[in-house]
Amino acid sequence: MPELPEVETVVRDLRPALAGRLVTDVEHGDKRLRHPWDPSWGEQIIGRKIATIERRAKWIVICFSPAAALLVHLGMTGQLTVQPTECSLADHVHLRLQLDGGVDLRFRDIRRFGGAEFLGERISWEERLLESCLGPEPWDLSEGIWLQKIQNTTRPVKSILLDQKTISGIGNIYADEALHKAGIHPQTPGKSLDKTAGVGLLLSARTVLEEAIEGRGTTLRDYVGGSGLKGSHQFRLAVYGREGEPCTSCREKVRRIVISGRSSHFCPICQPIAGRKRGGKRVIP
DNA sequence: ATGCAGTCCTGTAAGC
DNA sequence: TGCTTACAGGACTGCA
Repeated sequence: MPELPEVETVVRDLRPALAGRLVTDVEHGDKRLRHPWDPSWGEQIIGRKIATIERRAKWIVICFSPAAALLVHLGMTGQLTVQPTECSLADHVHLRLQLDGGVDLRFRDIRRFGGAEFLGERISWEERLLESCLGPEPWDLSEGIWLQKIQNTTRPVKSILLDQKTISGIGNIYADEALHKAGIHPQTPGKSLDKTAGVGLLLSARTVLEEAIEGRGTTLRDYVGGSGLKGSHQFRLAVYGREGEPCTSCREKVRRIVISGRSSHFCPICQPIAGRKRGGKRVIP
């Protein structure tokens, strides 16, 4: 399930493979994705060159010349890869951009939670994402504004981390990992976090995402980078998907509960319920 | 205004 | 063996 680190890996892989290439043909399947595909978009994309590939939170932005952009969201199972044009199409490929040089950019998405939206000259991709109220990424969110946001609500802190309007780029895996690193129970109400805990959580989120980017993201099932390679960060997860296994810090069994319909993994020793603070985590080599 | 539950979707795995 | 059921969750909608 691609979150910010996985999307960043895809974008880093795609850049050298796509920059400067001319789009010679566009094909779209008939299955409905997150955004319905306007039949006129293909014709509008053909003849443009790919200028740059950007990333904003979990969105991939393919910027064309002359100016226009294709916004892509990978959803749960989306894959955006570059392949030789002659390669046979896999199942669930919904969008195919044929490029000069004999390569394709293909969007494949089994569960179809992802999708692509073409933006012409009318609106820039920055404006489009601003319009959808996408919040800042953890590095661009000031400690002051973050504290103000979390201390103003009783929502469980896990839900706040997943709220893309408040802080963007974090999904279920890295929310659990950030809370574990910060030693905060996922059900803690936002307003119960003091300044130290709140700032600690923001810093933990940044660190967890940075480490995952270094590991080319987390591959649990479907995720692959832009070159088709899997990530490696799944081997470094402390709590996510490890229910019943020992905590990497204290060996207590990792628990799983459901918060706003999402699995939440945590260590009951390292992440006590709000109010009770511990010292540093016990680290067992 | 806020926060929660329901919805979409399909492959996988567990249970009978 | 073959069927049914539960589960995974990002982002959106609708309701309380």
